[in-house]
Amino acid sequence: MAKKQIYLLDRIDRHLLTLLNDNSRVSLKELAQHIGMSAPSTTERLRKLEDAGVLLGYRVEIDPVVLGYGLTAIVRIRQLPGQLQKVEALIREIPEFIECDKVTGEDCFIARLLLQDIGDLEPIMARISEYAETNTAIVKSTPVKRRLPPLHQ
Amino acid sequence: MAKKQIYLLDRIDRHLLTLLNDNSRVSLKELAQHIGMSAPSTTERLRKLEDAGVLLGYRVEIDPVVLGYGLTAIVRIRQLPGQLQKVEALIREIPEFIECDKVTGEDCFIARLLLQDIGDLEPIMARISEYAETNTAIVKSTPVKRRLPPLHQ
DNA sequence: AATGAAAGTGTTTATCC
DNA sequence: GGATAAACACTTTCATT
Repeated sequence: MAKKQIYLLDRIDRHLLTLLNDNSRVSLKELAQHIGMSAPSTTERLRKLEDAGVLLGYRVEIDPVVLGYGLTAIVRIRQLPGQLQKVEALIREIPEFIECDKVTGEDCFIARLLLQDIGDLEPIMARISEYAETNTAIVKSTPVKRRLPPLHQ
Repeated sequence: MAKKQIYLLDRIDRHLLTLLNDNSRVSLKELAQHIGMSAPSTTERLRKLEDAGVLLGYRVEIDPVVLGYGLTAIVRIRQLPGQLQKVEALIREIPEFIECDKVTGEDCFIARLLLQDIGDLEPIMARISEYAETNTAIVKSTPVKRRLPPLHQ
């Protein structure tokens, strides 16, 4: 399998992606004005970034706290022998797990968990603990909120 | 300080947020058609979700791999005595750290790090290691990509 | 809180450079 | 790869329920 081709961004691509990450519902006209191009050229730039797979999609950022999820936890999970599939399926099924990575090292999964309050931790973790050892850290603050990858020249 | 008021979503709010998270550049007309309302009512719904702080913004999803970041690492960081500010500042300054949470427990920070290849790990971690003990796990796969919080009734 | 219709504005297509 | 201009489509405002 050939290595995936890297897409080289120019100054305008970087500007476009940054503007869209500030507000992806911005109008094409406004985008075009900011980058100093015509609207059709701006459309064409976006199409290329999408076709190349750089721009995977346009999402929303939602505040979990306003929806009642006052706590975020980061859970490290090491499944018991033979339980990898079961643990992975559980994490997928429990919607409070909003992200999960499988990693190298002694932990096998690292997952991000939303909780309404600390009382919700135990019932959720009890479901996992049948099949895995876990380590839970509660998020106190977030010095760096999810940001874009570095967009080099 | 009073507890932040929780915003109760109805069926239409949940539908709107889901549609926007699939494609936040969708037109108001299309949004309105999907939820079975007029365009002005849809605008008003969005405005309320924004004003209530549920909808924090409209972002893009970018594929780091296509930009050359073939590796993701999750780094746990425990600063040496008196070095908390320095460690936090370093993580903020290094753009390859795309997210960082401060957590309870023996680790102090958990951060997500993008790397072009494994050779880039050492120079970045060397900068941190002057001020902290670290533990790095390489992401092998992502069973759950970042998804929306559960949107209950 | 929502609608329909008109006025205002933005987007797309076609053509050219 | 980008620009202009005309045709087309969408969004916002307003009056109404």
